Amino acid sequence: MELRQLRYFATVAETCHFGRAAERLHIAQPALSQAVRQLESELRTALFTRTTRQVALTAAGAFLYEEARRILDTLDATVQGVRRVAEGRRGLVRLGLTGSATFSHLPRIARIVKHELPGVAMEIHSDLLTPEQCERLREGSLDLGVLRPPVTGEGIGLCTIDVEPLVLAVPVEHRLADQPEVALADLHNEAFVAYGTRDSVVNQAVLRSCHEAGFAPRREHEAVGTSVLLGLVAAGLGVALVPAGARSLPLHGVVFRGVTNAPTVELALGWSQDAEAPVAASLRELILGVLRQDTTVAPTVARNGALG
Amino acid sequence: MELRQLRYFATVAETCHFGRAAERLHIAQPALSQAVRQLESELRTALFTRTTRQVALTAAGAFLYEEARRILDTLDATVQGVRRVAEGRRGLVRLGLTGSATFSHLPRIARIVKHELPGVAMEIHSDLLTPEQCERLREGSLDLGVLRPPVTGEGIGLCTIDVEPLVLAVPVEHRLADQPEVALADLHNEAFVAYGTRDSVVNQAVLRSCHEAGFAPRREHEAVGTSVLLGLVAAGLGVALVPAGARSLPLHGVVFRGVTNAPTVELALGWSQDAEAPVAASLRELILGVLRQDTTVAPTVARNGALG
DNA sequence: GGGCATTAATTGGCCAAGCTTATCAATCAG
DNA sequence: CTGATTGATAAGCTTGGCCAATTAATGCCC
Repeated sequence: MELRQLRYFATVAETCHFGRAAERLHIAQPALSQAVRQLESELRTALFTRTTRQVALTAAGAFLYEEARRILDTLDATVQGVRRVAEGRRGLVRLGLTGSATFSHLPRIARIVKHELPGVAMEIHSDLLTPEQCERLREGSLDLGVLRPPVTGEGIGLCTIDVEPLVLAVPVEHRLADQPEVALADLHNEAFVAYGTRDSVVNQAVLRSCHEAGFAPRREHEAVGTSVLLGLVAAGLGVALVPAGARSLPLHGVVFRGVTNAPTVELALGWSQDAEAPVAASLRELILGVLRQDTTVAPTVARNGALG
Repeated sequence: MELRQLRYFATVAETCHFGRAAERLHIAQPALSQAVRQLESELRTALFTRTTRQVALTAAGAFLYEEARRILDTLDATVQGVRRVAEGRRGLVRLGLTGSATFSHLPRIARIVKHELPGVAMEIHSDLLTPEQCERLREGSLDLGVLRPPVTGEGIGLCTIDVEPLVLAVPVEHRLADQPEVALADLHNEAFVAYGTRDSVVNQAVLRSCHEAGFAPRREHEAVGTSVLLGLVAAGLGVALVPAGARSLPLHGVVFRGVTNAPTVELALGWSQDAEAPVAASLRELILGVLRQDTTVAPTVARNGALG
């Protein structure tokens, strides 16, 4: 069976008139009769009862018409869908996110998707550290990643989308909670709640900054994920230096205070340079159109984020 | 776009190998390459990324494959469905029923449909008198009718499926409820609950029988439909002569008693002799195979049911 | 690094499927 | 009974799809 036959049949079924159907199809009537007969012989079933004056669907014909209509409509929709997928206006984007960006940047990205790419679905993988995201971007199990430079190795495109100063998160009852701004040196005796992984770029920035301020932070507790970390701060277990974006997660019992001459950490959008899906490309361009920073990170070169 | 292209594409998508796909399709490889390229050019989209060593689906190709698979599967199912409809093993049968047959014969018919024609749906139109059913069989809004002969006019096929004696329905507290059998003459002083329409064949049989027994029944109440009629009997409003099939509807407060030399009414299956749908024909044959009576009614001849 | 094997694309020619024009047959209206 | 309408049939032509042979590109192996 061919779609040509199905289209012809459907048109005859709609008009119940071979002549007019042929006209509508821009073919001659004998060709139409022939095609329909051929279809009937393939199905070994009469689809129409016809006299020279009257054409009517049989039960089998009526059934086929229903289905044919659905198939033809599905086909049209499919063609549209393929075009949309090819243009990156439809599909699934698997987006990786470093911990704090889940609260500060994901909402913005989601809003972009909803308004600009309504046919696009997102699959969110949050709390992924930079090396994990790179690995998965390369192997193709992620399409885009919101991560903290630097990245190592080749094949990952990168573009800075935010430069965040670190801010101090302290329990609301803490002595520093009343100060408008805090100097790093004031923290040399504080108990720190820190990110629990050596791979954490933020953690490295914190250690370096404290070292430059003349002390080594006293790490009392560790947490995986910004929300857990802030939870421990809220519980009064210590203070923490976190990217300013963490302010997007206001937690009862935690106050944020600026840090004098605060070190900064970068946030970048990363993507696989080979085999980038069209949706990923179009979402990437939209995101960068809104969030791109002047400080552009060269794609394959590993660069550390600015540290103050 | 043609199904040929879709089938070819799907096979390539499944194998990711033009050579093997061509083999599976029993065509030469160049023809396959050509067909796929043609499809791609129609869609203005690459469906595969190909080198001489590697063939892989693009995002658009993956999307198309999903849809193509569904379309092709739907098509196969449709072909099967058309065959089934043509063979009368699938479809909708609109079945008309005279009042009492709804309880006595519909269950049997429904069981036949369920076991022998699982793909067939029924649309039940009950409580239709013979003239209505004939009218609707002719105009095509019914496929089959369980009705009481005679029918008038041509074009209606008819076959007797049951010959029922009339039985007496009396309220449980009625003086006749204790007798094993009742003579018609005993009813000459009784209040009758009767079918409320002149068209009712049962009603006519009742009137004729009473007349032959030497009295005219005293009609006190009228009802449309056997269930309503029996309800009135249960309420003690009178007695009724009903086809024996009504016993299939045991109603609290009503007892049925045999009538001496009971008049009988026929029940027949009727169908339109022109433009009978395949489902209707196959169900008709099944029904008649089980229920056909020796007393066959000639199709176009109006005959009265046996009256005892 | 060079030769070999593999595989998809290209080319050219052939054949069949499908379309058109012309004609026929059947049905219905007046 | 005659003419108009309409679907089926017949015959010729054209396009498109298929095959065989060849080419080009890629990856593997020694």
